[in-house]
Amino acid sequence: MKRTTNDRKVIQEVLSKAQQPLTVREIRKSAGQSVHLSTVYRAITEMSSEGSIRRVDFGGRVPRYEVAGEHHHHIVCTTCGDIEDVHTEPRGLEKAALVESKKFKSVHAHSLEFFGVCKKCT
Amino acid sequence: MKRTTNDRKVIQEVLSKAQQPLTVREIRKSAGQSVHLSTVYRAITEMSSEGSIRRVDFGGRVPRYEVAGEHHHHIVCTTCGDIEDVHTEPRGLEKAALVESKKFKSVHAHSLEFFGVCKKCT
DNA sequence: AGACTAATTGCGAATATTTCGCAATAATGC
DNA sequence: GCATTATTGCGAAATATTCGCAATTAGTCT
Repeated sequence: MKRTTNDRKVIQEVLSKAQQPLTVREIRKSAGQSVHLSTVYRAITEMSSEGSIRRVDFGGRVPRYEVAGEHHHHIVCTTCGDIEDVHTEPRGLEKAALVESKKFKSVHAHSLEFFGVCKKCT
Repeated sequence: MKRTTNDRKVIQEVLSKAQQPLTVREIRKSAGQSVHLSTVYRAITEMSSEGSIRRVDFGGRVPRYEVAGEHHHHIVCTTCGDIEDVHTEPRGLEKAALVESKKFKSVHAHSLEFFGVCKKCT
């Protein structure tokens, strides 16, 4: 059965306290060197498939992860990389896509990310 | 000055004829072994920065590229990976995000991808 | 056409990211 | 405490991407 190990607690804690989605390397760094990189990879793989965390892609070379709380999106500063959550949710978004589609019979998820310049980056 | 080489013509052609965004490996495969992988990487890097092609992320491990024609989104089948373009465009999307944001002063782009099940995958 | 210049390519090595196998460790049930 | 077995550490693949440099070649000028 699934076990509550110290490493996983630490990793979950790191993700919970994070102000924005983290890369595997960042998670490992925050968790401390005592947590092996492989352990982080295995942990996020499990947590992802069990749904407790979500993977986010911003077009960077590496994916980021965040605790899967309320559904939301992000705005990423293309200058400094800072990230802010946004909850803007166009009504009927997925339905509209499905109506237009000719090849799909269902749409069950979507990802929406914005790119802009934050106030700190003049 | 920028040169029109054979390799680049081939790569552009491959992307133009593609029915869906391709990975670097797929581009290379279609272009033929005579085109070195480094050349593909360099070509897509240039084309991306000059804006003739766009990078697309579907949550897979590798990014995909498509010719940067009319702005649009995609629906990806989570079962077979098939991809269809969709042009659904919620009105005032970026503006809405900016209004809600506290940290950003401008939003100049967004990515929107849908995930579902296509009709072929019962 | 021939020569020249600089952009581009091929190649191999260097990085970086992620996955895997396996022995050692440790969490849970009794 | 003991047994069972999930989990971890570790190093070795596998995969993806970048880089330096010498060789090639497109574009320009004569």
